[in-house]
Amino acid sequence: MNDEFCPVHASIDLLQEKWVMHIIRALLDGPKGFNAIARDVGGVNTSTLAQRLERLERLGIVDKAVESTMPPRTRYELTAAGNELQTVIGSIDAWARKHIQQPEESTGHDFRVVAG
Amino acid sequence: MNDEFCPVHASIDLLQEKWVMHIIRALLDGPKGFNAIARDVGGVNTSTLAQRLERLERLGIVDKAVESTMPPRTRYELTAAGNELQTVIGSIDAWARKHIQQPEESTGHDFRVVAG
DNA sequence: CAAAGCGCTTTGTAATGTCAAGTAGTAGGG
DNA sequence: CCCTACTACTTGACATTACAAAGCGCTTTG
Repeated sequence: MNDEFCPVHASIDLLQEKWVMHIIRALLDGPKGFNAIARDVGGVNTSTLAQRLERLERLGIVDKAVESTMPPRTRYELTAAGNELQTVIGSIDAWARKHIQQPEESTGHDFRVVAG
Repeated sequence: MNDEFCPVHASIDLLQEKWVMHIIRALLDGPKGFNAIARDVGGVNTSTLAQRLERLERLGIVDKAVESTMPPRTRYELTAAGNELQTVIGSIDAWARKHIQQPEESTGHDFRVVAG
């Protein structure tokens, strides 16, 4: 058995969780409220989003600040460590702009990868 | 509705699918057979892996080459576009080495994020 | 000649995510 | 004053997904 701890494997496990990279991308352009994140991410359920945000907060990637209890106004923002994930999203961004195209006809996919 | 096509959003959707980044990482150090990928990824189910590889092949990220039908010998390797995902895995690697630590005591997490 | 390896596919089940609705409180329009 | 919309979520039912286990044809190794 190989139970060596691999930080790269662990962080891939973290980032490949559904919605996580979308959430981080949304927060990269500044602090946002719960519903603002939901809108930017697009298609995420509130219960799933709440769970992901809680997990990211406990891991020290996002910071949650409750500004006023009533009208509930919460601000989520990236921590220093979270902000450095910019490089990850940045390279995905670069790859995407080079290789991803929208198909004109229905190919069974939402997009296609081109040579570059 | 906002049905504008966003390549970044689309590629995050692709990469956040469970196992996809692990598979790409495994293939970054050279062509591999089905079971070799399964071993490197660790914990993936064969049916799930087969489905992911088929999807990645149709998208043009991996290349599947059947070398002999009987003894089944298949070689999976990254295409040019797939190989450029090296930058994505690379930045995850850099972030991970800086921020991810294994916790000594049980914290309820498999790892923790540190300031850097 | 049996065991172990190859590359998968099939079959049920367990975990996960999604949907819709509901909660508590404020603000604005009719 | 009431109705709607906004804030941030929680709850419970349901659908999708990924899981383990088994199996298949076939070769190489012991």
